[in-house]
Amino acid sequence: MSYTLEDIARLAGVSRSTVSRVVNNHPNVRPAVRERVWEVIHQVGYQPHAAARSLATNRTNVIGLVIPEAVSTLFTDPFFSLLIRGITDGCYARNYHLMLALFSTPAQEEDLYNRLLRSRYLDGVVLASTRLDDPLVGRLLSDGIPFVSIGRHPDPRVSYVDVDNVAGARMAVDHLIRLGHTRIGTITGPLNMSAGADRLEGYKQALQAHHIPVDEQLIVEGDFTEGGGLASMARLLSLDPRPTAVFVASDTMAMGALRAVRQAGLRVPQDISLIGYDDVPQAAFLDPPLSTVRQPIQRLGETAAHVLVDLITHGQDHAQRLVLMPELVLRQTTARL
Amino acid sequence: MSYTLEDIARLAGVSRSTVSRVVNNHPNVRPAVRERVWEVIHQVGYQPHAAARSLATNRTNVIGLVIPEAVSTLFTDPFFSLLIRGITDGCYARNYHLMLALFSTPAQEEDLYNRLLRSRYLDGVVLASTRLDDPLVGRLLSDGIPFVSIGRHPDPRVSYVDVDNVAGARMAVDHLIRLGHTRIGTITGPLNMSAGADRLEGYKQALQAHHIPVDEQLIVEGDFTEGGGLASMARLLSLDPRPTAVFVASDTMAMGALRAVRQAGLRVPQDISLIGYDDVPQAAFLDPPLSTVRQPIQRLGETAAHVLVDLITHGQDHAQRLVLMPELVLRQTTARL
DNA sequence: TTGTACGCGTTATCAT
DNA sequence: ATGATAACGCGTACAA
Repeated sequence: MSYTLEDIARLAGVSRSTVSRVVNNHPNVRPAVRERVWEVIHQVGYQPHAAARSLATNRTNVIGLVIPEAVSTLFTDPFFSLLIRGITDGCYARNYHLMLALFSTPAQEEDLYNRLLRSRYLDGVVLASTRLDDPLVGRLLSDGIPFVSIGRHPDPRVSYVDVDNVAGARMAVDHLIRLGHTRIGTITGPLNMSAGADRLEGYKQALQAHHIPVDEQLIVEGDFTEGGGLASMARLLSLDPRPTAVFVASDTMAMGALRAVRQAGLRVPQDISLIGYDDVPQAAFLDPPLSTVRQPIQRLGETAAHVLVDLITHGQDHAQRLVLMPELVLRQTTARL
Repeated sequence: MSYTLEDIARLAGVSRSTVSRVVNNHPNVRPAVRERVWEVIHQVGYQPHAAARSLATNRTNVIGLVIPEAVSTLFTDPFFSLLIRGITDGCYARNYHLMLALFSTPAQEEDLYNRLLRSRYLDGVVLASTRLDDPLVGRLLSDGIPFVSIGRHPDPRVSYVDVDNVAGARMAVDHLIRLGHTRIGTITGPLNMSAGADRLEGYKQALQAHHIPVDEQLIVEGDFTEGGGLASMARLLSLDPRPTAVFVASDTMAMGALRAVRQAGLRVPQDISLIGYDDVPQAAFLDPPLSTVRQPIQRLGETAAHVLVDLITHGQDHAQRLVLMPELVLRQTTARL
C-alpha cells in the first residue's frame, strides 16, 4: 500500500498539519522540522493523493484540450501534433497535466462537456481551431470555465493566443510580388475559422498595397486537407490565363496542390510558384522543398498553456490576448517570374 | 454553485444514499423513487464530483497514454494521431478519459511517473511504441499498475495489442516477388522496437519461402522518420547492382525514400518499386500514390483502450494478448519487373 | 427498500 | 511554530 500524510506525520514525529505545510511550502515551519519531514517523504517515496487534494482545494491541476467535432477530420495534420507537444510542455512546466477531449459527433460533444467539465475533471480548457461561431465559446463563458482559444476570437471576453495570420499571409504574398508575380491565386482555409479568414485578408492586403486588383476568380476556398488542396489547385490551373503563383493557406493543402500541378504536367517552380503555411516538419522533405510561412506552433501551444494556467490561478478578470509572429521560410517552390 | 448528492436528496425527498444508488444503477431502489430522483437530477443538471468519487472508490476513470522519450521525435507521424483518436474513442465508449504523458527527457520521465502515477491520477496506462528493453515496463510491472502495450512485448506478464507485423511484411514482400522482383531491399524501423524487428523478420521469411537468399547489404536500418528514409534509400540506390524493389517499413520513411529516388533521377515504379507500411492518410496523396500495408491503427488504439479498461475493472490475473491483421493496399508504386 | 454513519486523504481554520 | 478538527462530496457497510 501507499503512504498518507498521517503516515509521514507519525514517522517524522509531527502532526499531519505540519507535513501538509511542508509539502505545500508554507512558510511557518521550523527549518529543522521541515528538513526532517522532507527526509521521511523522500525515504518512503510519499506522493500526495491527487483526488484527496482536489476535493479539498477544488482544483485538479488538469486542463483539457478541446478539439471540436468540426475540425476533428484535420486531426492528423502535424499542426495538432506540434500543438499538443507544446501544450504538454507548457503544462509540465507549471505542474499541470493535459487531458484530451476530441469530439467526433455533436452528441459526443454534449456528453463530454458534461462528463469532463461539469464533473470537474478539469480546471480549464484550451480550445483548438474553433469556428468563429462555435456555440462552445458561449457555453464556456456562461459556465465561467477558464479557457483560452488557439486563434483569435472576436468576443471581448475571450482570451486567446494566436499567430499573426494577416501578417504571415502578407509576407508570403509580398514575396511573390517581389519575384515579379502579379497573377497570384490563393487557396484559403475554411473562412469560418479565424486562421482561414485572416490569411485571406493578408493576401488581399498585400495585393492592394501593390495596387494589384483582387480577382475573385483567383480565390478558392479550401478546407485545410490534402485532398481539398489538390482539388482547389486543379480549379486554379484550369483558369485561363492561369495564375503564375499561388499562396496556399496550409502546408498540408500545399502537398495536395503540388500533386495537382504535377498531374497537370507542370513544374514547380518553373511553371508556377507555390508557397505554403505552417512549416510542418514534412515541408522540408517535399519535392521540391516547400517555401512556407513558419508558425511557432509548439510555442503557440506552450504559451496557451501558460496563459490558461495564469487565468486559473490568478483568476484574471480581463481577457488575455497574445499574438506571436510568423516568419518566411524560403525553400525551392518559389521562383522569379 | 453546483449541486451535491445531498441537494438532490433533499429535493427528491430521499436520503443521500438512495440518490447515490440511483446514480450508480444499484438494483435495490423502488422504480417510482428511482424515476423521481432521475427527474430531479436532470432538472438541475447534477453531475457527480469526480474527485470526491475517486477518493471514495479509489478509481479515477482516467487512463494515460505514455509516449516514451525515445520515440517522442516520431510524435508528428500521423500514426500517433490515428492511435490517439482510436484510444479516445475506446475510452469514451467505456466512460473513461485520456490523459497524455509525453516524455521529452529522462528526467521528465522520472518526474512525470511520480506526478501522474504515484499520485493516482491514472487507473492505468497505454504504452506506445516502447523499445523492447524499456525500463518503464519493469517499473509498471513491479508497481502493479495496469497497462497495455501497443506492440508485442516478450515478457509473459505484459498485455499487449499488436498488428501482425511479420505477416504484414510478408504480404508486402510476397507481392514484390510475385511481380518478378528478386533483388529486394528493405528499410527497417529501429530494430529495438518490436515493429521494426518483426517487419524485418517478415521480409526475411518471404524471401526464404521463395528460396531467395537474404543479402545483408540490402537491409538498412531506418528510424521511422522521413529524413531517415531519404538517407537509407540513398544508400540502397548506391548499391551495384541496385535493388529493383524496396520494402519500406513505414509510410513516413517511404515519403523520404520516394524523394531519394527522384533525386537520383529515377522513376517509381518504372525503375524501382516501393511499398510502404501503415497506410496513413497521406499515402493515397503521394506522387505516385503509395502501395502499402494498411494497419488498422485507429482500431488498434480503440482495442488497447478496451483491453486496458477490462484489465482495470475485472483485474485479470493473466496477460491479455491481441493481434489484429493488416492488409495489402495496392496503389501505384509497384510494378512488374 | 431505505437511511445512518463512517471513511477516503487532503487543506484550512482556529486554538495554543 | 505546531496541533486538533472540521470540511470537501461521495460510496458503502450496517442497521432498520
